[in-house]
Amino acid sequence: MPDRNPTQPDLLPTPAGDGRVRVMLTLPFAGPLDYVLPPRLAGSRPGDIVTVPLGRRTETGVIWDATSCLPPEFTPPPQKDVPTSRLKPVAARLDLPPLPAQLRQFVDWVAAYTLSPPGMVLAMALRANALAPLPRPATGWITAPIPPADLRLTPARHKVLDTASGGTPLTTTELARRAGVSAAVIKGLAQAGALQAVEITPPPPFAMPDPAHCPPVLEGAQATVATELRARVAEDGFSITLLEGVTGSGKTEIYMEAIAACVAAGRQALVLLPEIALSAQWTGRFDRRFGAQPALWHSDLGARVRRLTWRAVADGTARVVVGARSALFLPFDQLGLIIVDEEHETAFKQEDGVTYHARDMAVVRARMSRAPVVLVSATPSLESLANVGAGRYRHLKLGARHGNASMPDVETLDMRANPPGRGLFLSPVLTDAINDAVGRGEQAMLFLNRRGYAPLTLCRTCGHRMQCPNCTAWLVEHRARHILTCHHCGYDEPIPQTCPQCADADSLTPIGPGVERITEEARATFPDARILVMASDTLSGPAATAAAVERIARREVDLVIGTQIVAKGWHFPHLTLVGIVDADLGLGGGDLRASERTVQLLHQVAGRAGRAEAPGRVLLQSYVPDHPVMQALVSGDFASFMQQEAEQRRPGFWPPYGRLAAVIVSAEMPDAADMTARALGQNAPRMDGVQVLGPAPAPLAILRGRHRFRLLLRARRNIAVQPIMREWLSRVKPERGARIDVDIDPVSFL
DNA sequence: AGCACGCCGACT
DNA sequence: GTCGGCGTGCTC
Repeated sequence: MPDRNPTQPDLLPTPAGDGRVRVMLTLPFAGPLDYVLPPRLAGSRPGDIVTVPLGRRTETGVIWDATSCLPPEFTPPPQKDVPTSRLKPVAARLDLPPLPAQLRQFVDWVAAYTLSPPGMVLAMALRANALAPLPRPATGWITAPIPPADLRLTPARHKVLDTASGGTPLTTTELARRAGVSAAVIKGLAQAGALQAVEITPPPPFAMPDPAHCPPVLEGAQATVATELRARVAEDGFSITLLEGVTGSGKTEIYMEAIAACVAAGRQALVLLPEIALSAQWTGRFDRRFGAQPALWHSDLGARVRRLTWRAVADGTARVVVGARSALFLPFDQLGLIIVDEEHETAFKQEDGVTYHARDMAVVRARMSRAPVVLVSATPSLESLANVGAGRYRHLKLGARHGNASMPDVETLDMRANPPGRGLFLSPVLTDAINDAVGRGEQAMLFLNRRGYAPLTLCRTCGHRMQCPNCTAWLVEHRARHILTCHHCGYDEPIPQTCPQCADADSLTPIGPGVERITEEARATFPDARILVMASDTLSGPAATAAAVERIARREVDLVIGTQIVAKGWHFPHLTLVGIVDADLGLGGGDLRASERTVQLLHQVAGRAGRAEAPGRVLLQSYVPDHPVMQALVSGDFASFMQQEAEQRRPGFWPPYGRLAAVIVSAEMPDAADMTARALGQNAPRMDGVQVLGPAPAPLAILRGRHRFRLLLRARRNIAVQPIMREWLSRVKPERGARIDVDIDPVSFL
């Protein structure tokens, strides 16, 4: 047997004496391809980033480990060997830091767990033109120390020399802009010797955090929890902790103490946030605590920052990285702590490409790095609570809100007893409450998790519903943009004047509310209120979102109307009233986690109210006020609610007491999808503790023009689903044009 | 993922 | 008679 010691794969010698190496390419192959190392590249080791010939092109890849460290049931079947004589040589080694062994192991693990080609997982680690050489530093201009004696001074030249005399070098464009002249003037001055070229090395977008910069004063439970977390970091080994604390209990401040301990110990910390929109407020808090900006990582970073950050993570100069789920694949070499904030958020589940759950993979990454991981939430997922119950996770709890602030008072508003006016969606009880709050100079918020004006457009004459031509979904009216659009595929069309089916004029009627329609109603009901809408399509990015939050904090707004973007951890000090327009919205659809998710989302929204001294009030508009979800929100007793949820899932071995793998079959031709799905059904594994449900048409039966069927494999928790899935899928050949996608641990059942 | 090879329709 | 459609299969 080859050496399988996973702790020091970097120290393994280059495999075999024949110079064979395995190279993982960022392509959807089953595994690495074999190459030979030419003598001039002798000494190349696993992790080195190389280019290799493939067919008639050149591809970039990573020298992979000779042996896998994965448990046997995860290891994909071995590939047939290509004889050494037929191998092509590695073309070149790139001048980049090698991919750490921990990251290679992590890539292998994620690929095996998600049943994805490892090269596609590697692609996430190399994504980012992170590999392109760093751009040359820009050239800037300063005034020459000895100005030429014979310089002809024109007014334009004078302005340029004045502007450039500041000491900090400016680029040609910047200097021309500030001096109000064209670039030609600068070129002339440079030629005359009056300006001197210097290299501008832009400062890195992050700095060394100082753990002693501004430590908070912590008392009671906060101090105890911080001490616990610091102890986990000091252990210098793998551990999992669930940090549960109500909104406003100071979770962020407290886990920043763990980050401080990690940085002080000379190791790197990674903080995962479900959404980058949150990062602006987060980095502000970080800056106040550590006197420095953390490194940011998310999908719309600029190319330069991206390259700088990737390298800084690899060489250890980036000590703290805050990012979206893709930050898990950064080349950390001294990872000492991972924080997953808002761990219950489904945004951590990546649904396209490689489908993985960043919260779960963070736990795996931490184990491989022998580092502690801390999962943080006010409303932990049932999975995490079950892991606490089973003794797999430690549990730290923060009960009270920080300072004098108390938890908001949550009430249901029975819409059957207090119906809104005809064509309206806000109950008089709610509008009165808003008037009162705004009248007192406080802020109110309306929450509705639905963008646009109306989710359905119906013909009053013939009953025709406006549908997406590519998806089994209604078109959502966006009145401001004068369109009907599909939220699944992006299709849009102008709002028709006549019904496309019966040609009746002016018969199309919007049914149901979206935030736009609620805004219209609010403008009519509260004509004097200053209203701000927060939805992903009204806020163009993190900067716009931060600006909106800032306006709210400065009391430039009386009424905030928003979709789930307002549910994030924003701090709104003057907000005292939250109205949930449709508390029942998330409960339909027969989704396994519908209740859990609704409680988490609505609690999060409710947590926006009453954070400062003024007490908060939350009104839940509901037609089912006795529903356990509403009762849990009113009582605030989530532990009991989650306990009940757990008991419902336990007998059927539903997660977290069992494992799920979804199989989605899709094809443009309905028959191809149907036949492939049926073949999968006929070949379904038959064994103890494993059950296959389906095939059935997917709830989204057509998506982007593809017909879809679903199957669901459910297994007891002690059964690894990957080998079963691998075997199952290998026995079914998809029909022409059909595709089979696998989603391990699905969260969405569409 | 590319990029070739390969086997059937409308053109110079 | 060829140019070219994209279906299938391979890349160490």
